[in-house]
Parts: sequence; C-alpha cells; structure tokens
Amino acid sequence: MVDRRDLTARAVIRDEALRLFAEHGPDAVTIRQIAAAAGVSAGLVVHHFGSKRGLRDAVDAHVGGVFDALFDAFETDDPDALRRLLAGRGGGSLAETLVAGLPPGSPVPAYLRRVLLAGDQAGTRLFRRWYAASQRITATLVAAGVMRPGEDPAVRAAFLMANDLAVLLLRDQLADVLGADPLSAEGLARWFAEALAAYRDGVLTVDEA
Amino acid sequence: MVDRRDLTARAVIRDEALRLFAEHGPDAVTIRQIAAAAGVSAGLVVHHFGSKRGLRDAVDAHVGGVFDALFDAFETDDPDALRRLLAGRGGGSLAETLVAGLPPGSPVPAYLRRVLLAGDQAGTRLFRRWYAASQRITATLVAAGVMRPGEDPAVRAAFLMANDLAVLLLRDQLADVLGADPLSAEGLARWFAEALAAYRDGVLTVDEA
DNA sequence: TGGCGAACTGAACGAATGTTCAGTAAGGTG
DNA sequence: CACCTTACTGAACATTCGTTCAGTTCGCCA
Repeated sequence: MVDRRDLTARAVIRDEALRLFAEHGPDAVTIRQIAAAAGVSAGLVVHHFGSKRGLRDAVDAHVGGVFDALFDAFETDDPDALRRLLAGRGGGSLAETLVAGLPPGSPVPAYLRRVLLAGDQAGTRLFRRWYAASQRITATLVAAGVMRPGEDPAVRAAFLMANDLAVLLLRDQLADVLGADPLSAEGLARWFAEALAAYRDGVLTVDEA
Repeated sequence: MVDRRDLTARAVIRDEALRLFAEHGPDAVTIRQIAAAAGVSAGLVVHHFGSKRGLRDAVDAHVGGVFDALFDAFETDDPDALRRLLAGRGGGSLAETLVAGLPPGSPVPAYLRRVLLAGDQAGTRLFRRWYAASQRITATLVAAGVMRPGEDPAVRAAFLMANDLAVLLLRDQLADVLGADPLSAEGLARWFAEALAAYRDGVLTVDEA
C-alpha cells in the first residue's frame, strides 16, 4: 500500500472509493462511508468530485488507466515479443498478466468484475478494448503457427477471452470450492497449467460426430 | 409469458421483482417500483413478504428451484443417459441445457449473474451445487472414456465449468462484440460448436515446454 | 345472515442519503 | 501586509427509502 501521506486528499478519497466500490458495489456505499474511510468530511468528497456520479467516473477513469497501460504493452505484431510478454509463468493470458502486475490484495480485479457485470458504458468500452487485444493476439499467434485458427475466428477469440475472464469473475466462488485463491501465485499456476494442457492436448478423446 | 390472471398477486409480485432485480440489481430497485410493476400497492408487498429482504429471499428460493430441477436431471451415473441429456445441439454443457429449458427472454440468466456477483450465501450455495454436478459429470465422462482426466481433476472440472458459466456472465458484452446474442438458438450453436472444436482438437499447435 | 380472517390500500413516520452552503484555516502572490 | 484562491468542516435541507398502521373490501363458513 502506498503511504497515504504521499497522496493528496483527493487521491486518498479516490482510492478508498475504489476499494469500497469493489467490495460492496457503488450503490451500497455512501459518500459518508467513503469520507470516513479517507479521514475527511463528506463535504470534501463533493467538493473534489462534484457528486457521487463524478466520483464513480473518476474511479472508472483511474481503473481504465491501469488497463490502458496493460493493453498498450500488447500493441505489438511481433510474435516473439508477444510470447515474451505472455510467458510470465508458463501459461499466458491477459488476465494472468494483469494480475501479475497488480499488488496483492488490489481491489482492481473485484472492481473489474463490478464494471463488467454492471452493464453500463464503462464496462462495454473496457470489454471492447479487451476483445480487440484478444483478437490481435490470437491473430498474431495464428500467423506465427502457434495457434490453430478455428472455424470461426471471431468466436474463437471471444471464447478464449471469456474463459480467461472467468477466473477473474468467479474468483471468490472458485476459491471456495478449490480451497485456494485462484488469483494467488500458486492458484494462478495451478489454473493456467490446466488451461494450457486443455488447450494443447484437448479435453475430449472421441469424435462425437 | 404466463397469463398474469392465472397467478396470485403474491406470485405476480415475485415475478416482477425477479425481472427488475435481474435487470437493475436488487439495491437499485425500490419496493414502490416493484409494486407499480405488479399493479398493487407498496403495502401489499410488505404484507406478503414481510420486508424487502424477505422478498429477495423468496425470489432466491424461487430461482433456486429452477436450478434444483436442472441439477436433479443430471443426477445419474449412466454415461449414455448423460450424453443424451447433454447432446441437445451438438455441443453439450450445463449452461446450454439450462438456457434451452428456459423461455426466451427469461430473467433467470441475468439473475444468476447477479447472484454469483453479489458474493452472498445464495451465490455460494448455488455455485457449490453447480460445481458438484460438474465434477460428477466430468468423472462419468472420464470413466466412459469420452474425456481425458487431466493432471488436476478438481481444477479441470472447475475450468470447464467456469468456461461454461462465462457465456452466461458475459452475455451482454459478448452480444455487443459478436453482434448476436450468444444465448439465442443460433448464438448458442455458434458458441458451442467452437467450444467443442477447441476441446476436441486443442487450440495450440506446438509444445511450449 | 352475521362474523371472521385474509387481501389490500393509502397515508404517514423515521431514518438515511446526496447535496448545498456559510464559514474557517492556510498558503501563495501582488 | 492585503487579497484571493483553494482545501476543508459541520450543520442543514430536501428527497427517497423501507416500514408501520388504521381502515376498507371481499369471500368463505357456521
């Protein structure tokens, strides 16, 4: 955690709002709760962000910056550079790379879950960018001969991306049934080792046609 | 849609609450909105369900019944019966079977998304039942020689299940980027054809070791 | 028919929420 | 020093929410 004294009150409010929004949902968190968590008055929150909606937008923009940095790093057509980026721990996915670049306990994954499931415009925009990156990555890997193209490339890219996001969206429930946080270092390794095996060797043994 | 005149006012309130909860989230929907949608007074809602929390619990129990019926149908160790259940349209998954058994425009998928996101006990219980069904199904298919066991069976069952749920959780965003609702008949066929191909033939063409 | 209970309404209440506002402290600039 | 902008507080306001409650309608049964 960053030393709070190094941050302006505005940044402290934004960070506490992000944490509380991610944990309970924006609707369930009041301005007074955010102010108390940041150690300021409720009036100051409105002073800095205009309204609760303005605070939400500021948090969205702040989180959006994190993802922009992630996607920018993948803006390459060089298959070798791409594989170097993806080969963090053997598996390789956007979600894995994102989590690896976040401090442990970061509220960003939980907030991402809220944004995607809220169905508002911020979630749509983020998803579109993520999908565009997935399409470019799969196309590059196919061109490099590492990945099979598939019958329907648009759906295949979406399929791989949705599977990748699933571990983020279902983190808490997966931790419950598996007994370990899938976003921890060991959990990620376990998860993506199985994913890699499934994608490399297949899962079914017979042709069902 | 069921003819509203065949339902008691209590059932109408419950169904409208389910629809509004699924669309906007329980916190964003007021008792007065539900009452107006059901054509009754706000007092009657409280009269029948005690409180808003009681109404939420009633909706949870009602939706839970839908899933109980689904899971009960899969309570079999006979691989042939299992494959007959799963082979609805060539692909075969719990989510696909669930959606196929729901009327078009049903609020249940969206409500499922809310329940899993909320992280409360109702979501945990539902997820555990779904996971138990997934484990039993994969074990049966492995025993029948249809499915490869994998290194880590617990994670493999969770991986397949999470991928299956992803299309439900990301329905709106996938519809946006793909241009068609993945839960429609054509969308399901397109999605699960690609999933089947990926699981049968694999996605990667080289060994990355 | 008379009465009892369930269904139902509409007004009202208290609590909580987002927002407004007057006022204070501080820090930089002419 | 005087002045202005900015950061910040605490009280207050209007609205909306879940909930309560007295009273009304209506169907069933003795």
